[in-house]
Amino acid sequence: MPRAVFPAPDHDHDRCASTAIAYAEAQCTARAQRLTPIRRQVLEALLESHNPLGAYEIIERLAEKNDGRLAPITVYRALDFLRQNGLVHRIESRNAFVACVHNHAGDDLVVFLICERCGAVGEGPGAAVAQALKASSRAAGFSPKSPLIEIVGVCSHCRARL
Amino acid sequence: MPRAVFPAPDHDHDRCASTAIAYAEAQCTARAQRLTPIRRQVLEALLESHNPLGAYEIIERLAEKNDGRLAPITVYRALDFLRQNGLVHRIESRNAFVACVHNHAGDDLVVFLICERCGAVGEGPGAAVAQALKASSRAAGFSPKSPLIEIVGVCSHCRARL
DNA sequence: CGGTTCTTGCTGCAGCGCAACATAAAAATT
DNA sequence: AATTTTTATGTTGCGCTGCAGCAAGAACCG
Repeated sequence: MPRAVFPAPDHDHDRCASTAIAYAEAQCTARAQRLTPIRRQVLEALLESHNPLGAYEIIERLAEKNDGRLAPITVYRALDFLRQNGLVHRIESRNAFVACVHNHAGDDLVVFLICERCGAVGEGPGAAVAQALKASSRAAGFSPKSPLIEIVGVCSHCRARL
Repeated sequence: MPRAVFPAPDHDHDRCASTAIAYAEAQCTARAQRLTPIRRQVLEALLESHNPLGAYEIIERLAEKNDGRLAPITVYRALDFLRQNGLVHRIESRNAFVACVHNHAGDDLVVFLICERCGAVGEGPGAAVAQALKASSRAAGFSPKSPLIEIVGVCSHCRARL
């Protein structure tokens, strides 16, 4: 059974996070990339919730745990690394970042579902949408490369709570 | 015949722009909104091309024509107005704005096609995509509101020029 | 060990975006 | 016409976003 797009409020988030960390370690090892302490901490900060964080929020969170405060560029570099390795996504409409919990395979098109109530971001399946998009853009003579889809709405749990 | 999603490099752009301005005037009149000189100038600046401009680029362009330089907030307010009235779109992945040339109706879903070579932005039809998106997000228990779709690729004219 | 590559630290800066308040201009009301 | 109300613009100021350029340190490899 696929993981729910929006984990329930009472889900076992520790497991969520540790799975993602384990995946990150495996992925980096396989690619001969280094998951350094800083990169790991940035990923962990994002994994504390399913909500996206701005770069400066990440700095803030890490400053609470460590003593020193990281320079913005340091965090951006870690984020670049994590994104290149498919461990973190950027939410363009928010200028924020969210840990990838891999509800999708490889380089599939991902649809980001952003809940306007709780702020959580889910990764929806995009295969069908990708088909329609390709057809539509090809009809305009356009050669698509990297589609970006973000939808604001209300997630299942918040709707149930109305 | 529908206007091409990507106007040819040699198209009659003056006509493009004047049509859009005329539409803006009509739209504002119909809605009892005021297309003030500043708002009009911002729209005109965006209408000089089909490429998106950042807020500070708009300030720059207007400063070349007028004498004084507008404060950022002034431009942002004009942009807010234009967006609310469907005359301008924001390209989230670029933090930039583009004039709407109305290849779409009312509040239809618009797919933004961004050419990575010439930078032009076309507005593709999104009806089919919207269908797939709704189905996909509903399957995740998500109630979608405002989808945002931006695709980077190569437009028809740039591809022909390769 | 020495050289190469990768990572992090440091300084600095330009663009983005808007809050809060003050003023001016237009519209509505009496 | 004068007053009130609404709308638009000006002014000041500031925090966030994102990265360039260079220096120093750490890890890897022959």
